[in-house]
Amino acid sequence: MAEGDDLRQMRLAKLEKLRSEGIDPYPKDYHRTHLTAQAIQQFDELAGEDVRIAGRIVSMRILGKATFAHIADGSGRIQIYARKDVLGEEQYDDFRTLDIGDFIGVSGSLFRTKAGEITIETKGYTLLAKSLRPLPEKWHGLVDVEKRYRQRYLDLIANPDVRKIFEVRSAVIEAMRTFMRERGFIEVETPALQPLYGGAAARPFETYHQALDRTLYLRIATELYLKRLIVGGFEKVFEIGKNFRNEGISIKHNPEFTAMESYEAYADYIDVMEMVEQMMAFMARMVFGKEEITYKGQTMRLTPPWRRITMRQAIIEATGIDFRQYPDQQTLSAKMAEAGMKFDPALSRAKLIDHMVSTYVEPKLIEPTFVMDFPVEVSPLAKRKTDEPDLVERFEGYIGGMEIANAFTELNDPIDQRERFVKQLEERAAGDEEAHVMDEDYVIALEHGMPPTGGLGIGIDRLVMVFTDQQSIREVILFPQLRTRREE
RNA sequence: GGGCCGCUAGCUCAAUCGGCAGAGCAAUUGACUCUUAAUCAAUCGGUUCCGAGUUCGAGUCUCGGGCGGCUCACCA
Repeated sequence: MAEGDDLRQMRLAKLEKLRSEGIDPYPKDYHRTHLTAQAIQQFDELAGEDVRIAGRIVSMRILGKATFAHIADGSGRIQIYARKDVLGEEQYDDFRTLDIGDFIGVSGSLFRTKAGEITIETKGYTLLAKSLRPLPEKWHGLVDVEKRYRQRYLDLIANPDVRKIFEVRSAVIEAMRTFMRERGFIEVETPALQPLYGGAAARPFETYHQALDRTLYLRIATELYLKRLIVGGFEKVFEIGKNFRNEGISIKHNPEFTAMESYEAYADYIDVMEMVEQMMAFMARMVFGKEEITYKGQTMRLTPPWRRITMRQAIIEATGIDFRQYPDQQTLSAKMAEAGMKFDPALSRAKLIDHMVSTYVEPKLIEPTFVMDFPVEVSPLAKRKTDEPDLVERFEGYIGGMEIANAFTELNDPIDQRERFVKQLEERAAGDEEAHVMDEDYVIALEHGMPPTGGLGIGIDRLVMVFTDQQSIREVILFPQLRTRREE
């Protein structure tokens, strides 16, 4: 039998003993008067007064007839001090049988120890929940990455920094909501289960609805539904929610991820750009109190205006290649090969350009930067530039080399939109599994008329990575997707 | 999916060239009424991820499998 089981057996025995003594090891509630952090903060007013706190025993030092322990709650931790001559022999002996990991409620008065630590002199305590399994080790905490993700609760108990990441994540999302609401956007919810998926280039998860006897897809984006709302007369909408993409898992990809998408009537991508830089600065201010963040050791100011560069110019700067001089796939791929670049020669011209951006441009975009004007082929939902119809009015926003925003002037010409879908279908037939499918229902919506609209998508997980200085998306998702262990 | 690396006590980690599988913390017992990585003494705790193989002998070498990390491809 493993040690863990031994320990569990011993604690189960303690549990039974408590029950036999008429003590409920899992009582219903306990009314506390203070959080541990409040008790410490308000020590000057509370010294000598009785307080009631509750939390988990995280350390214990038994010195014969006196015992010190630390109790942790959501706000922090506080030391408690229990003495035999205060509690009485019976209660004190019971106290000594408590285990690290147990939840207790403690009442007593606040004082300061010789070492200067604010402490509760325990006058009474109540067991609130018995623990049966040991907590991670106190010195090194929990470092086994797999265990940290699979049993995130242990990670949160053992590693305060991890807890902090998720507090920041919550604050970032709240700041984003506040920003959007203050700008007059209303928050909406659109279907996650969709009869047709669209709004991004990705493979979907498929599922099946029994009663309707039909295949449904988990959404890969909220885009097409949100734009139907613009058709319907809402002029500023946004949605924060999960998207699902049936693709590989990596340091930057989780199969389900959170995105914020917004659409604003009578705005174009330049307006959206202005909004994004305002939003980022606002969020940093709300979360950190300044318009600055540190990522990978570099401190960056998010204060508007951000650097703006066209994709064409960015590629010229990074590689010396001006794709406009190579108007077809053959000439461009020949030039790229000549420059010694490695790439899949079967890629279309647009995807070659995309390849150069992600390989040579993105890693250099440390300072907040907008890359503008993308090839029309990789942007089937964006409006063409009037003077350069092979490009669209689209930008991506980068911080620290990480793409955090994607936006464009929305294509509201239903004729052009239908043609773009047809083009996507051709690419799909040619083997591109991520090309869009035809969404007739969406085109019909556009045919009823959609005002000029600026749209935006922000990957919240990646944004939180930048805001919390994390290199892996798994560190900002509480329960990242992992392979399930095969049962023996 | 490909490549590289990892998996040893509940946790964090050792183990020389292939030669008795160890430490700290946790746990158990005892001492101890201001400790805080409490201290002191003693004790318990192992399918070395799983399965084969080579060998007198495998944590260590070989093969297969599982899980994880990084990386490449794809994507946000």
